[in-house]
Amino acid sequence: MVTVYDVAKRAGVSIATVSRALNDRSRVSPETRRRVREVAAELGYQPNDLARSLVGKATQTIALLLPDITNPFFPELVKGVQTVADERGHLLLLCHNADDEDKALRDLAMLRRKQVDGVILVAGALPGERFAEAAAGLPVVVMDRAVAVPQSTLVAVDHRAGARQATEYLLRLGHRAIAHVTGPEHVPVSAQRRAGWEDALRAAGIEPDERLVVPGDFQEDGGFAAGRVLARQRGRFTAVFTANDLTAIGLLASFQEQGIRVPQDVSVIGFDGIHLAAYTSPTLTTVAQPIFALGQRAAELLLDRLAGQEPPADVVTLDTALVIRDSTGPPPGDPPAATHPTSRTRVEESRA
Amino acid sequence: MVTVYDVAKRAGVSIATVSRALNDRSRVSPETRRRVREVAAELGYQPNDLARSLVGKATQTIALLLPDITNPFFPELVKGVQTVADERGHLLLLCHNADDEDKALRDLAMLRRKQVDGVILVAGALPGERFAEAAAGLPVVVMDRAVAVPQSTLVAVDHRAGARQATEYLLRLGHRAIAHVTGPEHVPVSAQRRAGWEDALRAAGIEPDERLVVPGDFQEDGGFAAGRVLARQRGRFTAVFTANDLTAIGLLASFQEQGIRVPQDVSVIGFDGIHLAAYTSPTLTTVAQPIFALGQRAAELLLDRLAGQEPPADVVTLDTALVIRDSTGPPPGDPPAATHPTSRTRVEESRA
DNA sequence: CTGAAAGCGCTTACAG
DNA sequence: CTGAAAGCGCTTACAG
Repeated sequence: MVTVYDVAKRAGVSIATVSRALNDRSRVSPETRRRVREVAAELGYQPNDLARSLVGKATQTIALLLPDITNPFFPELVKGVQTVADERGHLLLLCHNADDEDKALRDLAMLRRKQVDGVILVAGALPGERFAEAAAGLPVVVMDRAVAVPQSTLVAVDHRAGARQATEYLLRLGHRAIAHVTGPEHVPVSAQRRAGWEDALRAAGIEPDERLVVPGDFQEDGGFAAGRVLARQRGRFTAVFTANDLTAIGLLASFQEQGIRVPQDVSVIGFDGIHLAAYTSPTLTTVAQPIFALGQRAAELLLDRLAGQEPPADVVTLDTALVIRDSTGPPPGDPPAATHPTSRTRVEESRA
Repeated sequence: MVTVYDVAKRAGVSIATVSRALNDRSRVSPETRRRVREVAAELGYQPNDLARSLVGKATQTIALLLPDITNPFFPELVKGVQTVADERGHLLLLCHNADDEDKALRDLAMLRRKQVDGVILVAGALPGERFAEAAAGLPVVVMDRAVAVPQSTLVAVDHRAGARQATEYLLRLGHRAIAHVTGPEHVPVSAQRRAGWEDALRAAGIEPDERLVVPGDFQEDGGFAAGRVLARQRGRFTAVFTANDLTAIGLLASFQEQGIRVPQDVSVIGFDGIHLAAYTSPTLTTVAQPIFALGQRAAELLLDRLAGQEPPADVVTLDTALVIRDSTGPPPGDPPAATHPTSRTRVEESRA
C-alpha cells in the first residue's frame, strides 16, 4: 500500500506538504503541488479515508435503513437518496431489516461504530420506542411516519389525506359501497390509510362497514388472498381501496381469476404510485407518492443538517397526486359517463 | 465521545487491558474483564471502528455495485447478499451506477479509499475493460456475466441456455413463428439471450427471422413499445420470447390494449422469474433465475475468499427453471391440448 | 510556503 | 495476567 510517506520521500517533501498539495486547502507553491500530484499519480497513491476520518473529519457516509426492499416503492426511494448522496460526495450504506426491530437496532449500533455521519430511517412496522437511545448523537431523518427520535426530521406524505383523496374519488364516481384491503396490522401507516378511507365515507354520510374491511400485508400475496375473501361478498360492494399498489396488483390477479371484471364489475384504486401500476391489466388508478422526491428531500435535509443548517421544520410533507387510469369507473348499472380516460394516464389533482 | 482512555481510567487499568477485556482474544483475568465490561456499559462506550480498522484489521464491509435497482430482479438479489453479509457480520454498501461506467469507476475508487474488504459487481451494460485497474487489489466477485477483472469469480446462470429452454418450450407447444423482444443493445446479456433463442430455432430447423426481432430495454416501457411494433405484424407470429420479465409485463399491457389475447392469440414467455410474474394478467410463464440464491452465493464466495479460502472455480453457474403459468399455450388453431396448467403455477424443469 | 510534531482511537508485540 | 510503547495513515496547528 502506497502512503503519504512514499509520496513524500519520492517528491522530496514532508508528509504535511503532500497532504496539503493533494487537498489544496492552504497555500502550497504551484510547482510543489504539481510535483506532488505527479508523484502521487505515478505511484498510484490512494488516500486512506479511515485515517483521514479518524483525524476528526466526517466519513462522508450516510446510511438508509429500510424495512423491505422488495416492495418497488423502496428501490425508487433509494434512487432518490442515492442521487443526492452522489451529488454531494457521500457514500450510501444500505441496511435492510425486514421489519425486525432487533436487527434495526443492531444496525444502528454498527453504524455508529463505523462513524457514519447520519442516518435515514424508514420506520415501517418498527415500534421505534427504542430508537432514541440507539440513535443517540446520530443525526437522523425519519421517513414514512414519526418515530420517537429526538431532533429528527420527518419526511412523508399525509397518508390519511391521501387515502381520503382516493376514497373521495370513488364516491365522486358514484360508488357507495367501498371495500378496503388494509396493510399489515399494527403498522401505523396501515392505520392512517384506513382512517382516511373512513374519513371520506363518514363525510359522505356512509358508516364504514366492518365486513368490507379485509386484511392485507402490503404485498401481492395479501391482495390475492383478499380477493378471494371479497369474492364471497360479491355484489355487496362496487369498489375497493387497497392500502398499497402491490396489494392492488394481487387483488387484480385474484379478480381476474374469478371472473370479476375491473372496472365494469368492481373499481380498484391503490396507493403509492409505483411505476408498475401503469402496466397492470387494467392499468391501475392510484394515489401516487412522489417517491423519488421523498428520497431526495430526505437526503437533502440530512446533508444540510450535517453541513450545519437548521432543519426548516420538524415535519416535511410532500403532496400526493391522484393518478387516474383504467381500473376505476362508475359503479355497474350507472350510465357510462365520460369518466373514462382518453389518454393512457391522467393525473387528476394534487393536494397539500 | 467515550474512548478506551475513559474506560481505562475509570476501571483503573491500562488501555491495553481495556482492549483485551472487550475483545477477549487473549488472557485477561475474569475479574478484570468483568470490571472493564461493566464500566464500558456504564459509560456507554462504543468502539470506533475507524481506529480499529486502521490498525490493520479489515473493515468488515463489502459493497454491491448495481446497474439498476429499479428492476425487481435486483432488490431480490440485494436480499440474498444482505442475508449472508448479516450472518457473517459484514456491512453492505450499495452503489447504484445506472449503467454509467464512469460512475462505477468513481465508486470503485471511493470504495478502495474507504478500505472496503471486497466488492460484488453486477456488470450489466458496463463495458468493463477499465475495471481491472480500478479494482486492483480488491477482491471481487462478478455477477451476471464475465468482466475482465483478474482473479475474480463469476456467479451467474447460463443466459443462453435459459433462453434456449424458453424457446424450446414454445416449440414444444407447437409454435413455429416465435418473435423476440431483445434487451438493450450492446449489453452482453441481451446478446446471450438472443443467441439462445436463435439456437433453439435453428435446432428445430427454423431460420431466425430478423423481422421478428424487436428492440427492448429490459424495462416495461420497452416492452410496451415493442407490443405496438409487433402488432403491425399480427398473424406473422404466434409467440414471443422477451429478454426479461419486465419487458414481458410491458408487452402484456400493450397486447391487452390492442385486443391481442394472451395466450389464445399469442403466447408470451419471459426471463428472470421475478415475484411479480405470478401476478400479471395472465400470469407469466418465465425462465426463473434463482435470484436470492445468486446473491447468497456471490456473498459467500466473496466472504470465503476474504477468510482466506480459495474460490472453488472461476465460474459458478446456478440453474434456471422453466416456470409454466398462463401466458403460454398452443398456437391458435391447434387442438386445445392438455397443456394448460391446473394449478396456478407449475415448475416444469430445471437444468444445469 | 514548508517542516517537525502531536494526535485521532485503537491493537499488538514486547517486557515483565 | 498486565502495562508502556509503538504504530496504523492521515491532518492540522505551531513555528519558522
